[in-house]
Amino acid sequence: MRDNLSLTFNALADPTRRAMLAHLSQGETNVSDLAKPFLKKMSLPAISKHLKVLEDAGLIVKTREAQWRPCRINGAALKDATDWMEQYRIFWEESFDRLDEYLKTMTQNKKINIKKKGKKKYEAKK
Amino acid sequence: MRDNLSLTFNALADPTRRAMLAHLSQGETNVSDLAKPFLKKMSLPAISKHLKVLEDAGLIVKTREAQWRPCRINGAALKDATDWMEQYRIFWEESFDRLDEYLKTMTQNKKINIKKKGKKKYEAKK
DNA sequence: TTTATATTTAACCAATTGGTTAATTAACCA
DNA sequence: TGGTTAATTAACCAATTGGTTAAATATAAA
Repeated sequence: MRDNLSLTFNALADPTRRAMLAHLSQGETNVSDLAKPFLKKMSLPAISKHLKVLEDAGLIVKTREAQWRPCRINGAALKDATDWMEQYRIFWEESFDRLDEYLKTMTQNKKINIKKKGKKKYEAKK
Repeated sequence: MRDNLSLTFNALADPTRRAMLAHLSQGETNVSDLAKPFLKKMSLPAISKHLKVLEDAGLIVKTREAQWRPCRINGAALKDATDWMEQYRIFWEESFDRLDEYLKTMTQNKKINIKKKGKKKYEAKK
């Protein structure tokens, strides 16, 4: 799973990491501050690993200030993921009629295609 | 990873599965048709597992037609994921000035907060 | 120099993932 | 019935993930 989009979606596929992003949406914070809500559930090294996943995905940027590591959200990765999803917008918006029309023009109608191509030993009875 | 959002993002975190969704965005198709572009790379059972991940995440719906299993995209799950991302839109849109203003009003300014709360044995020299 | 705080790294482990091949199920046709 | 196509399930395996505890690193304070 090496491509950026996969790294981003994978990073988002964990409630702890999404909660960290939610926390960071309130502004920059350091690691131990981010960790606080989770320390009953998991250790600091576990937190550190989650942050690394977010950082490797480009979802956050970690900087240095004395012994602290302030983190902040990096919007670009989230934008890329959202842009990818936008191409499917028609599947949850618009009317069903329009979706149907869209799918028909997309493929010149698959069923006609199958009938024309032949080599159909089996066909759904229906 | 049991919540819906995690299932959805996890399903999207794989290029094979995203390619399958892209194929399905052209219209309903059965499993072997979906599998065709990947059969040089992996076996049919592998495809079957990927489709199960997509199905469990609610991203696709699989139906029955004779011995075939036509699949189609289910928009709802994608909408939920997109809706979640929308809350971060300000991090990649708008001006930096507006983001800065947003973060300041979000937290009444964290740095002032730290100074007031005290118990600061250590402080970044800066 | 020693001590304290903040964070990461190392080493380890159990569970999950993503693939395999072989067997099985389901539906249809001759 | 027996044969063919479509797809899933079973059993297995190596690599990855997500956690642990203990040790190490970085910076500042006393």
